[in-house]
Amino acid sequence: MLDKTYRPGDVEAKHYTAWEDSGAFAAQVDSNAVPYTIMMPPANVTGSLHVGHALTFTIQDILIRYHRMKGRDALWQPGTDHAGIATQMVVERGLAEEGIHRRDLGRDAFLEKVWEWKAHSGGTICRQLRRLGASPDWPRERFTMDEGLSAAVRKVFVDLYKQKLIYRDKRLVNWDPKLHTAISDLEVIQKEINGHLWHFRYPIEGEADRYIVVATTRPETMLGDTAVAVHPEDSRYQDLIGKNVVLPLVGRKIPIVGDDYADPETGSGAVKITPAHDFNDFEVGRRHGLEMVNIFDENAHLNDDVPEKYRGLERYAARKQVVADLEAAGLVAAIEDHTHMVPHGDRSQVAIEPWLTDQWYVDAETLARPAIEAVETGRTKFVPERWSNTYFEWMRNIQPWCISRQIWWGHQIPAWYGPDGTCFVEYDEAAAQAAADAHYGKTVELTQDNDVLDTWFSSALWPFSTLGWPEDTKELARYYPGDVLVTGFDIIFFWVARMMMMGIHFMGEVPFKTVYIHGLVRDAQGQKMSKSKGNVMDPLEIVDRYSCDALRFTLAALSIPAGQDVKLAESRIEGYRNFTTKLWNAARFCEMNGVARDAAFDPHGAKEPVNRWMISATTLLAREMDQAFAEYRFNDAANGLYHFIWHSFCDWYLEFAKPIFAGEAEAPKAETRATMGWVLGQLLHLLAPIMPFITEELWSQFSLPGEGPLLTASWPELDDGLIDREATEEMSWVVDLISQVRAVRSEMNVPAGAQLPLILKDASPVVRDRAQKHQSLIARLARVDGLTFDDGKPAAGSVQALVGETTLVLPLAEAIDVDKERQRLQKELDAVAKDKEKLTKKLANEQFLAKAPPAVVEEQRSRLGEADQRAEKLSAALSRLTAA
RNA sequence: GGGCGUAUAGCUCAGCGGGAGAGCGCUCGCUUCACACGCGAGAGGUCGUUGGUUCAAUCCCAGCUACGCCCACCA
Repeated sequence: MLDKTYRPGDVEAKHYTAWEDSGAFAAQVDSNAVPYTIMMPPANVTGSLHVGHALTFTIQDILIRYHRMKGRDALWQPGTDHAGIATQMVVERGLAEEGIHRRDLGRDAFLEKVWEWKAHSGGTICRQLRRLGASPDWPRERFTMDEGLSAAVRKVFVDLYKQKLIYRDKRLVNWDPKLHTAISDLEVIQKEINGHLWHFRYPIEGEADRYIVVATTRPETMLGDTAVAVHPEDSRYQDLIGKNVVLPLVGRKIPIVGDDYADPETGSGAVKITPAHDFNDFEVGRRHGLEMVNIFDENAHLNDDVPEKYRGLERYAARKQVVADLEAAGLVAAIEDHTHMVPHGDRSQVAIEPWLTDQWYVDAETLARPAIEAVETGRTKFVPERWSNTYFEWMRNIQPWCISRQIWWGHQIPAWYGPDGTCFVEYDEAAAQAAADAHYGKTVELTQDNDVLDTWFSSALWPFSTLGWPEDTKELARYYPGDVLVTGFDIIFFWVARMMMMGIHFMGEVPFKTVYIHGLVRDAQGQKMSKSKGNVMDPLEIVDRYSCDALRFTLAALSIPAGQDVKLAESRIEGYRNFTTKLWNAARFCEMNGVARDAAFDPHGAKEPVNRWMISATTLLAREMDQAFAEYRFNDAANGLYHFIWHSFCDWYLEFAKPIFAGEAEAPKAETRATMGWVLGQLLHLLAPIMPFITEELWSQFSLPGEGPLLTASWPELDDGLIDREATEEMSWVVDLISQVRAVRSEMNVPAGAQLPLILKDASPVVRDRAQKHQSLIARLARVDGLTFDDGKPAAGSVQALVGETTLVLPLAEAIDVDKERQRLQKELDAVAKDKEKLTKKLANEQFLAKAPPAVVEEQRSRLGEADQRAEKLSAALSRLTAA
């Protein structure tokens, strides 16, 4: 017996445990089934579940559950990412509370702390994922710093190094002065800052009272200037090119060079050049062989290469001092307010400093070439397609990828240095030692590179490292490449592009055939959710309040194929919670009326139109689901199910069944019960990928012995023989009739309980037959007692309406408001007349007749015919009304 | 500076070269024996703007306006 109300909390826990314990989430490596693979984006170990995760994992779980039911060997590979900087920051913060700095512990002891932290607080997200109903192959869970995955990282590094696709270089990097590490271009975010533009006068050497004016947003960097650039053809400065200026405050003589970089239109046309602290200036410096004066230490404090009074100053303090000193010297020409973009570290949120250091780089340009080609040729497709443009744009302009980080938590770079600095890049220390010994001809002491790799380096290998690469495993052969990667657009560059590069390079094939890009989840007003705005919705709270199924269904219903952002409104979730209740009660209705699934029931053999109609509609719904899932149209799938279950199944079919079950109708109860059981069973299957819990619970009540859980059930494959146009047309007519009667009753304020007689005028034999056959259904649903046929003039006080070619006449017991009735009919007539006019005009247009497809012309003709008929009948009804 | 997206009912959004849709909200009526998280009936839109293509445009194309996002080294 089903409880009166659905209790999602108990049900969710019960079924999830049963599913997981049964091992049914597991991929079947040895089966004959065609594999279906989704690589779960490894969540940060530091993370906890937010609604963005809920969206992406729900979509993946829907796809996995659907394909599992379709008979595919589904592998959903779960895992977590070590999230280098993020995790290190979390642990450092914890240590700071105890007054400890990681330096105090030393590298090994610190890393031990991180592993300890990971053991007890890491991976929260995987536990939370279970509350979402996610069904990945948990025993295959991987971590990017597992032994196996670390081995993959070392092999990739060594191979790329030997192929000269990884190299070490000294160049400007984005230096984070707070975290004391280099970061990649992608980890830099631009922030608009209200600052100033300072115009300084630099004295020309040997020419008293002659100056060149340069402007800067960063006065402190002038201490590192090693040139002033002007455009080579700038007429104002022709005589100055080749001369020197005396750098104020420093006294260094620096050249004035001609370089295209200087834009004559901007400012004075002259620009100061600080090659060690600006990416553009670095290039100018290279072109002119300029000196690089590095003026900062790792904290972005001034170092000893600046005049003594500035040494040790923090960069913004130095800025003030430099400006003050230049002002005192009368060298400030102007100060303007100036808004500009300043690069910041995405983790530390401090302004990054271009800084000259040795770092490791991946030759991304070379790796990108085949990855671009793979998308161009369609071996990997983006859905929606437009995201491939974003991918191309970035990949075609890709810069060397800085992969070394000056932190401790991560994969330490497999490079060892000999006493003279010779670098040995090898798979492990023993190999490096052997190489070094051979190189030096004796045993030497090696020191490993201190740096670790960018977290995304290991994530890039995820599609094959998790399957056992570089070992030649069965999994690798079977599940690579994956079918679809599901993710948000925000990590196309960070992750998708890099998986493409690494996958193609090391596996010889793309890592996934489709990339489905969904939107970001925002609040109901479209605002980004953030703690500071206080508009964050916790998915687990939603699950507690509305049920997991309601959340999943909402996310599916909001996932439109165009991949727009998802605005999550609580009212929507509430509505879909109501939907689960509706389904629950429908199932209770079935149970109360002796509806059961019957293994012997063959839907092809159903006789009653009402049953054949529902079987047909269910078949069409199943087709619709297949199409929706194939095209990643989750909203269509959700809306189709919602509308069918609520409106077709509950509003009409269950209502039609009431008189049948009550014995008022001729239709056999047995066939209707069996059909209803069959339909309910199909619906539970179709709904299961999106709403796994309530469907499993209901299935446990309606499944037959030996059928097993819905989780592993087979997806409905319904043949064309079940589609029944005749029954559909017949029942649609009955539905229309009932709707018309209800509308008239409502508009004429007929008391809800009152029974009315119904007369059909001008009914064809077919219509008469239908009306008689379904009399009891009409009686019950439209509250009609007594159906007669009479083509004569309706009695006074009758109300009329149209259903197809037939006029309904409802004699009302009390005197009707004739004016009101006239208005009602006139309104309808006006609408029809308007329609008629449009169609007539169209059909009178020779161009239309000549050029439009015949089918369209025919359709318009038949519509005009119908409109004519309706207009005629309505006019007749109106004149009868006036006459009476 | 480049690129992308969006503009349809009060709100949130689907849709589509030939008859304007959903959910929520709103109005009216219902203790109808599965469900008030419900049932029934309604009201409500010149589909942002201007032009073009077409027999036909809410839909395709171009411009404009507004909003949002991404990328970018301009002093």
